[in-house]
Amino acid sequence: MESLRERKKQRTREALLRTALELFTTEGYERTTVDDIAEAVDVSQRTFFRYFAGKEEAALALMEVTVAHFLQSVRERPPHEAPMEALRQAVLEGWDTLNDVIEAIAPVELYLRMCRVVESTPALLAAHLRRSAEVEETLAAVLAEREGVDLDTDPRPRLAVAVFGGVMRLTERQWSVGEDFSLDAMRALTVSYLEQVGPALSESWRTH
Amino acid sequence: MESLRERKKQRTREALLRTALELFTTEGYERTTVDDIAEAVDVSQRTFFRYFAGKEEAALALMEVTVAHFLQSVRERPPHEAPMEALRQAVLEGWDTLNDVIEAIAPVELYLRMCRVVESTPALLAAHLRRSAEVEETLAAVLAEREGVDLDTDPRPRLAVAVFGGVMRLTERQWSVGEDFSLDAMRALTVSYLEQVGPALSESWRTH
DNA sequence: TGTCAATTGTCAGTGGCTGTCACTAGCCTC
DNA sequence: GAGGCTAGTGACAGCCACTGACAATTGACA
Repeated sequence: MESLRERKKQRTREALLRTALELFTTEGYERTTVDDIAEAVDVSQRTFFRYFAGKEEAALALMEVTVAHFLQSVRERPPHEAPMEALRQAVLEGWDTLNDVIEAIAPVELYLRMCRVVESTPALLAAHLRRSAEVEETLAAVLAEREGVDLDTDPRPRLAVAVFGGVMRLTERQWSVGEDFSLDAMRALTVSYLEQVGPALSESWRTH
Repeated sequence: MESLRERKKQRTREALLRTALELFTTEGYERTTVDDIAEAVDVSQRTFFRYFAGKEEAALALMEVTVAHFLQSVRERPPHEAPMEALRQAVLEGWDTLNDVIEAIAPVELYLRMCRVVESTPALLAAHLRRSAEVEETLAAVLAEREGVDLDTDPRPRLAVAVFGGVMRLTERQWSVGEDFSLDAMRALTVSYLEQVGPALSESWRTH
């Protein structure tokens, strides 16, 4: 059983996050000041920074949840799957179960809108890409362990993850600029792109 | 022939850039304030911001030159080369001729040191990755044109570039954390990684 | 030389973020 | 249930990146 203190803290954090996301998606990230958020929640600006390391962290909080969810999916993949297949299955399975995970925090619709904001806000996109790079490193370690190879001497884990990450980021981006913001559309794009990686690297694209 | 004004402006910009890079590499990016740079060059802080959109822009100025150099190399590749081969040749050729391009602005050694700073400074790394994403978009357009395919309907250009970009960023990173900071080492890594992409994506890595 | 325009300095202000310190409110013990 | 302890908070001061506005300076050019 949680203490009153814990619950209060939790409520403050949720209020801050929800308000922040709401403002970011309606007013825009840059046009929303931390003071705006704090004022709307009726706490001091200082308190905001006690819950979030910065404005960015609040904006990317939902992405962080999906990342954790995806990483978990990868770790749970049966060890007999080949590396790329495990990653592929993990994302696909991830999209299936993501709905519930997100909904526990905020409406999925808010998540989708926030994705677009991230993609269209330079500062947020930069932070997101940096975070993605960190995730790739983690992922490489997971693959290395799965396959029993040494991360320091064998470049294949990092290579596979770099390729995979590149394709996934392209997927994210294309999805966010498209018109269908459903998770289904995301899954369709994922499958389509992953299937086309091989052909795209082939000798020539010209259909002479 | 350039006017006195032009030359003065050029000199101011060079002084600001050189001083900034020097301070970034010796004192660290975050510990160097814009005021420090401006004071060292003996101009007002405001003037710094008239030459650079921000602290980051100064820090990434050399990277920007190499990016432009690389893009140029790609555009000059003979049209009969397959997409990935053109990219590959462009980087390799790029490393060969990069020395002269950089040296015209700052000592190559400063460039190398700055690369490490970028890789180890979160804010700079984020900005660098964002810029890389932009470059990939440009590159995709170049490839689409070369191959005569439509960027909007054919995902292959962006896919190829995403994969290539992923591998190149991995190369950059591994090079910057390694101990051999020569351009030769960079080229060797490039070749090695590009060669291993195929195998890394293969079914299994286990040498059962 | 005097006028025009580009470049710069100065100043004031905004916004993200941090350190400090006093205060309040939940918690725990006696 | 009174008192002490401590986590959480607000208030304030301050740093730094960055911007707008305006005045001062300096090269360009008639």
